[in-house]
Amino acid sequence: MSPRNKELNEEIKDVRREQIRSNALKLFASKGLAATKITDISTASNISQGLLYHYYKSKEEIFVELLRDAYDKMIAAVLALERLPLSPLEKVKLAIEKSLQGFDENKDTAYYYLLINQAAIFEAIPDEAKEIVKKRALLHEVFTRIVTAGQKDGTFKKYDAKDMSVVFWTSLNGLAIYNAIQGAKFKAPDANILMGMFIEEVPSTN
Amino acid sequence: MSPRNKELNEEIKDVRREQIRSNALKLFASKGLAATKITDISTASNISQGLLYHYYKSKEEIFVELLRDAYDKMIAAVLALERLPLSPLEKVKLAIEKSLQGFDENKDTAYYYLLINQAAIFEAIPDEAKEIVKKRALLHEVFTRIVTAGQKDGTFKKYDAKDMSVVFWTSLNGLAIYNAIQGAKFKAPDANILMGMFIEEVPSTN
DNA sequence: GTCTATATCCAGATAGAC
DNA sequence: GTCTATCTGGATATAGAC
Repeated sequence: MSPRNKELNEEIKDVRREQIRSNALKLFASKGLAATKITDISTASNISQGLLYHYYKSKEEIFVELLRDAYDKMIAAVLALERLPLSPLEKVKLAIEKSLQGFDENKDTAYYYLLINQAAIFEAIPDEAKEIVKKRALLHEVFTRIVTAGQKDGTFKKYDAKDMSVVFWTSLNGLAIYNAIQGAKFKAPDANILMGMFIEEVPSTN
Repeated sequence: MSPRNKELNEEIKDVRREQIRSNALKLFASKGLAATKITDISTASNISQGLLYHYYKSKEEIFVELLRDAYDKMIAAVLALERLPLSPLEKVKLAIEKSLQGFDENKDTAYYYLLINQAAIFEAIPDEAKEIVKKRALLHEVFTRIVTAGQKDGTFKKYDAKDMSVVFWTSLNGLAIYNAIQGAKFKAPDANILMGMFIEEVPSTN
């Protein structure tokens, strides 16, 4: 095979894998791992079901890869947030806004949330997936640190920092799920509603 | 068959059905409809898989029956709440407390939440289940009414009432999911954290 | 009412042709 | 790289004995 063709093949391979991943993400999120058939994925990707095995060796492999992506993106985003030169209050606000916004325009964000939830809730997932799910704790830790900082500087309410971080995360999660259910009808609620859990007075922007 | 025996059989039948339902609820909640095998249910119920078909004609039938229960219970609870002779503030507070408490001691509440979510998120569910899911709107309506009343009497913040009801529901939902994930480790967070979304000042109980 | 055995079907995965 | 054909396994559902 000429170098020219080899390059082309590599490109095709990358494109195909991306096709498959993106279609599988939607399917896994909206049907679940078990209910998603390998033919669902191949059909959505406009390839034969046999060809799919040329790119992935099983349905589970695709799932695990997507789940790893989901966590990597989520963790990277949260760590980046923590490092920003902003006050804890601004960080929380930004996190809420970004999340709500992301759901609105980029459906993949919501799909990733659903995937993470699915992996966390359901027991019938590959062992590798179970390992990845353990990273979940890290997300809570980062958020607890931000909350604690906000309490130290006096802006945040003084409830148990872990509780606050839990309620915060679970609320965003709940919204992501609602978003997925609503589909195009979803309209992001005012971020200040959630902010009320953290601070006493929401500064008026008028 | 003597009337005596007929009675006994009826009783056995009821007990069995209840066994099956309760085991299926746990399994559906923790594995999902598709991943739950009929043998999982029969094994958990200590009966042969053949016998299960004596009580239910399919896996889907059990799922639909449980989902209907879940919605009926949820709607009944919310409508009862609305009718209570309490202020909107007290109603919201009670709803939060009851939910958090229910999760803690009665796992079935959390399982029902998970079932409802699963049915709402996943497309691969029986048509009958899809019909039941439409009742979801009713829950939001009731809650929006309570929020609106709380705004009229001046106790609640003045964000869009629908937004507030959405955030409220989705937050409880998120907590239910977290609860399910945490299992025995779950410790209900302070209800006042969530109350912060509704009111400016949480009255101190000290 | 309950079990074991069996028939049927469908999905996952492989093999081989182009 | 891509497809069609095929093998294999597992899960649903039924049948028939006790």
